[in-house]
Amino acid sequence: MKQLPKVYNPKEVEGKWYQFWQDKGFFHADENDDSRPTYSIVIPPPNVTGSLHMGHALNSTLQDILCRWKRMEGYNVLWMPGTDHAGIATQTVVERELAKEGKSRWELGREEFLKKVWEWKEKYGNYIVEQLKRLGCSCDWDRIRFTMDEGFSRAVREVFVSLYEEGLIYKGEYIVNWCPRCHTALSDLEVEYKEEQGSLWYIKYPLADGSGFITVATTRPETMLGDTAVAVNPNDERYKDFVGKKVVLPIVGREIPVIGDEYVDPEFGTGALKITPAHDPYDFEIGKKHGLDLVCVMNPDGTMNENAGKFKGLDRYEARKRIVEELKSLGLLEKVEPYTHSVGHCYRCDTVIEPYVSTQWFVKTKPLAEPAVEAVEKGRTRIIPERWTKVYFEWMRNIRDWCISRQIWWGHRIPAWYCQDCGEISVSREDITRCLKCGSENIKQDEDVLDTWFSSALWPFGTMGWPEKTRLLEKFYPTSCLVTGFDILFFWVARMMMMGLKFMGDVPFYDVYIHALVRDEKGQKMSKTRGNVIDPVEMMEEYGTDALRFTLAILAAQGRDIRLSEKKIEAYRNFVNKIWNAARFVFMNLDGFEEAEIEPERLTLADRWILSRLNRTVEAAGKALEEYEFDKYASSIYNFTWHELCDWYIELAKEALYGDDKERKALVQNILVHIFDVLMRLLHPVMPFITEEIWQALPISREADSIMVARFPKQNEGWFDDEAERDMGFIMDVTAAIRNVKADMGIPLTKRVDVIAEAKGREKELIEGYGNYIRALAFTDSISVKEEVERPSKSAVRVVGDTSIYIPLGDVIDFEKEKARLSRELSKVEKELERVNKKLSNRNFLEKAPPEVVEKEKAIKAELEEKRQRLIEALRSIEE
RNA sequence: GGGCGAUUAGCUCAGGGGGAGAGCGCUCCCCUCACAAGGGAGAGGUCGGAGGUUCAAAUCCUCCAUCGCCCA
Repeated sequence: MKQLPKVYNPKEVEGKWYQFWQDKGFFHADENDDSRPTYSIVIPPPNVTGSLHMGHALNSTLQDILCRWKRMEGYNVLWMPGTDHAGIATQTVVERELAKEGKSRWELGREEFLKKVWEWKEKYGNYIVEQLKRLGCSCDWDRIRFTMDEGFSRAVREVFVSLYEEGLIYKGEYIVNWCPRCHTALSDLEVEYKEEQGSLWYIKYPLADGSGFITVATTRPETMLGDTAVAVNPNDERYKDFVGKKVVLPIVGREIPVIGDEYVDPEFGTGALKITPAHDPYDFEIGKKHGLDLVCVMNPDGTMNENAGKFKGLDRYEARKRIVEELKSLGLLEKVEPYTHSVGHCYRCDTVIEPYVSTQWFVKTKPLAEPAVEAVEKGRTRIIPERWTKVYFEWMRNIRDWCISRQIWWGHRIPAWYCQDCGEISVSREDITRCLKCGSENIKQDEDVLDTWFSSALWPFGTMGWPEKTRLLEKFYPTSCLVTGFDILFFWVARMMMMGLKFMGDVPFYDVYIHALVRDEKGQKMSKTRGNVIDPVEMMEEYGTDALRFTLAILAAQGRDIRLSEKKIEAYRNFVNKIWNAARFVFMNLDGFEEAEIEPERLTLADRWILSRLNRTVEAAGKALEEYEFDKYASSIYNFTWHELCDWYIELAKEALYGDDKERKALVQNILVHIFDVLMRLLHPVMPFITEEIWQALPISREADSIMVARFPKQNEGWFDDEAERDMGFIMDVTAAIRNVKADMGIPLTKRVDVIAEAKGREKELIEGYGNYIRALAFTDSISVKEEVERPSKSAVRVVGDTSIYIPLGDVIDFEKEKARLSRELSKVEKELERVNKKLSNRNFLEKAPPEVVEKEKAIKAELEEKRQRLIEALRSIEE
């Protein structure tokens, strides 16, 4: 019989089996196999710049659990892997590299720069893929995709052009979120608002006719240089007469009108608002409405431009300082108040966003959002946990047009060409050299690239070969499930919904499982700057991959963030070790093993009990997986393995395994092997490595070469055994009571003691019938059972159910301790009785509560009274 | 300002109308022939507060408090 080494060595085992699975092609989905139902997941493509962090580890573990589980259930599983080109993020990384050599992308030029980025991608882009393999992910690596690969780019083109042709993509001059550092426009989603302590400056604008001032309040005095109006609420009594007059813009000297607009909140500041259409989104709207000029005073890098006059070239914050100083010296600064407001920051580099007027490309989202809302309303796509549907609806119903052009180089270049001769914009699926209208060769392609999320939105079908009508699409689209974090619900999930419905005519996925964020043990987000990052690769190195995966799974309760600490991983590493040692025990006791059917009629109580418990575990674990309750799936297996199999059954099995009864021994061997067979299968989705290692060593006939393609366990109704569970429960309670006496009296557990039990009926039969269990588990000597016993002197007493357990201890007994123990128990019982009696004496309860509940309370009462009686007797005999 | 979530043992969290649970930590005992990364036994909670519904509330409803998140 193959024996297992004393210590489980994850490193050896993991590499070996992952290689085996890959060599056997088990990860590969077969698009030509029509014999099995399909199951598909597309991975949320990690950024090529990335290295595996705990969020990826969680996300990927959950997906792998689902995929491995479904594969074992007989599905044709496709887990589509890939990476995202991550425009801004990747470009930033490469620019930083260049900066180390003292170069900028502008010096290199577009083409050279892109070459560098591709080089970088080839060199480092696979890093995270290797880490996913290390984590055991069973992705179909033969099909790995990249959002900038050729086929995918074709999909992006196709989508862009058809949306343009339909009028759902348009170009226009609008105010957008601009990151002065990244030097690009951003979508509304890519701006993170943070509360910041700022100031509210009150500035006096003199009326042109010299009749006084209007005071405006602003948080951004530097933009005053671009003011083209002052607005007041037309219903505001204070300012009614000012509407139509002109004010002179301080410092600049330009005359601008005072306009009336309902939008102005009379309560805010002074009730008069400076209007800077080029630098504030609301002002932009007002400006459009009133036909105001746009005066842009800044450069794309956040410095002031020529319109700022003498402030030209200054950084926006320096300009702010200078302008405030100047206003002060002019006597036009009325006052400054501290003011907390929320300020937009770039989600990539945290620079303060500048609202900026520029010409950009947009997607008209309303027509796309409607079907996406409907699909969820009708349950075509289900979001789990359910509460996220509300968030999804909220956003989708208030969706705004999506700015998709980015002024960077790394990404899908916008397929639009401008004719220098006739001014036509040609948008084309193929690269063109001539204007589509006038045929001129004097054309230039748009410099901008698309938002990375524009391409990610196509991920579920773009990866499967769209726009070709592929076999893969036909079989695996819509995908079965998407597993992702709530942080990209809008960025990604919502947009995939829109694009999937638009271009595939169906939802991209049936289920969306939204998992938690992984935080540190104090509940803080993990970040490099905080220095609280737990590196998954380090953890795999230290504790093994299975331990890390199991930890993440058991902590993945729906609707709550995960607080991870190394200690928790260590604790579940111990569980992995426990499994290993339990398996070792089995292998050490398999001499002469012959595989045989387990015949129900030959089973003992313990056998029936453990098989029933195993079945309940199979049932609970399976049900949990169906409902994406990964924590319950993991914990049900944990509890069974540790606290039923190891704590009780294996201990009891020793009698048979070490004994002379060959038939009994053979049966127990078969039960243990069976349990391990089932348990390893059950555990495999979350602990792929150790389960394969143990399962392969089991001396059983198998239906598959690998546990990963073996059948997932189903509960067998025939093995459920309520009676066995009840009876075994009683034996376990008796055992615990005896152990408790020993612990209380300072007697080593293994020191044998005699037991005299006063019991009747079923309990008497059980003690008589299963004294051997008690002997083995509680280290007793003789056990005698009678209906009535004379209490032996100098003995401890415990009451279990209706049974009194006496343990004669001679002089070892500590009567004080014994008394204290019994009194404590008595008062507990009395408290309980009080509660039950109160209930049972309540007429309303007797009349209105369901009869079975009343019966149950009555039974509890009877039991408690019996126990109380026995405790009182025990106490009395001590006092004698 | 609108919305969502959380509040249960020292810590981390399950539970979700009818006898308060787990893991970790803590205390005591034990290197017993699978496992000290282990075994045995314990201590520890008026389930955030106040109302309400109900025969019955940790659980359902309302309000409040504190913390967190999303959106404006």
